[in-house]
Amino acid sequence: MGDGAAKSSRRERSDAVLNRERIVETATRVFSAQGRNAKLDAIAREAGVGIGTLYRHFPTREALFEAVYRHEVEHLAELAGELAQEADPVEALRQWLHANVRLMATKKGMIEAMQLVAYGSELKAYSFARLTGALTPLLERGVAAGALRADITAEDLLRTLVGILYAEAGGDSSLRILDVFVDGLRRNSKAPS
Amino acid sequence: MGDGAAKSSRRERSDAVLNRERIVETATRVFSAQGRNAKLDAIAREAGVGIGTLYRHFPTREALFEAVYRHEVEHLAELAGELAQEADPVEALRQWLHANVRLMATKKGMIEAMQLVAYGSELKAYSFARLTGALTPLLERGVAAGALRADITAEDLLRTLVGILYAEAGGDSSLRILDVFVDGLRRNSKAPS
DNA sequence: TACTATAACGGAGAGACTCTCCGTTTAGCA
DNA sequence: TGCTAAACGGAGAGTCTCTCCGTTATAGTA
Repeated sequence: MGDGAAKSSRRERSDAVLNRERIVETATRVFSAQGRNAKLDAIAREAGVGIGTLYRHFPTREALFEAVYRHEVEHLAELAGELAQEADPVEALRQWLHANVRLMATKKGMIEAMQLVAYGSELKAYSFARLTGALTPLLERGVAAGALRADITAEDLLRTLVGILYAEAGGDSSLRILDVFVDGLRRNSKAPS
Repeated sequence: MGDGAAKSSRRERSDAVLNRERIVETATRVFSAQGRNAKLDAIAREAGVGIGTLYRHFPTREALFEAVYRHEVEHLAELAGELAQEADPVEALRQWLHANVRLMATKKGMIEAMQLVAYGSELKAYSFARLTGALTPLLERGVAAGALRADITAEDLLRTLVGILYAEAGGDSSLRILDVFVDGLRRNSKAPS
């Protein structure tokens, strides 16, 4: 799971690190805009590196997808961490969920690329675990504050989110549905079962 | 949505129909085995047609995916129809659900191809409607016979199925989970809520 | 700072795959 | 049986992928 290599003795060269980051960032942008078939040499050019460099870091197109995917997951996990500072815990949760929707909406072309890497891979399990881990504190804070019901786990929430995103795939309706769902999570909502 | 064209006056040529069918069948097999990157000229060769013929019928790789997809959906819908003859309605339902799992398991390589066409397209809505329509009689028969609870719709069932397939993606565990679910659908199961 | 060993860079070019174009063939109709 | 529109096939041009290796830059050392 580690990215930066420490193959033998010498420290990894700084330009290598820089180039890898540049490539991933550029790839994120380009795939979002043009979809999974974006030309790799165009990405290399736009990132200001040679095509050889791109291929050394990411031997296959899929490897590049995967890097981009991890990057996005990391981003969402960090966001969850930041939102834990937010005053209102329910609002924090809502914002995080919305951020997920927005990510999907903004990066339309990326979804098709994502689905491919994610399918059946170890990566899917990893991302799920990573996001679950990031989400749990957010939930627990709400529960501790008495603002959220206690019988919903991060797993449940994440699965629901995926379901909504999958079914809807864009449009504000996802946001509305999520808001309804969040309202349902409030402790003072109608008692279930 | 129509496949066979009736562009102007003359009837569609029989060899055209035959070739189109042959191509879709071959493509189904090849994509299943080799995944979405299978070479199109190999498919043409194996189907016994020229590459030009393949491209006339399916101008893009995606068009071919889509044809294969519709083909599979049709297959499942027909199967539901046949199973409506089955004596035990609950068993019929169970068999249909299992057929879905088996389809996914057998055609591993196809799933990645499918996901691509399905995403956000009119096709997704169409398949959902088609399968819902095919599934509803199966359910209603069970309800009418007093063997199935009445508060689950075909939509609910299909969504659950998709969820299970998505989360698991192969292995017997999907089958086991489905069986549990089907047991839950029986009228004589523990009363809910 | 200067030097050396080594890792990373860049891009030309070979190879693979896609897709079009058009001369040839064939099915439908009278 | 002959005519015509439609379909066929595949050569070849164009595009994209990916490797290979001479060149360049960095980390470590004296």
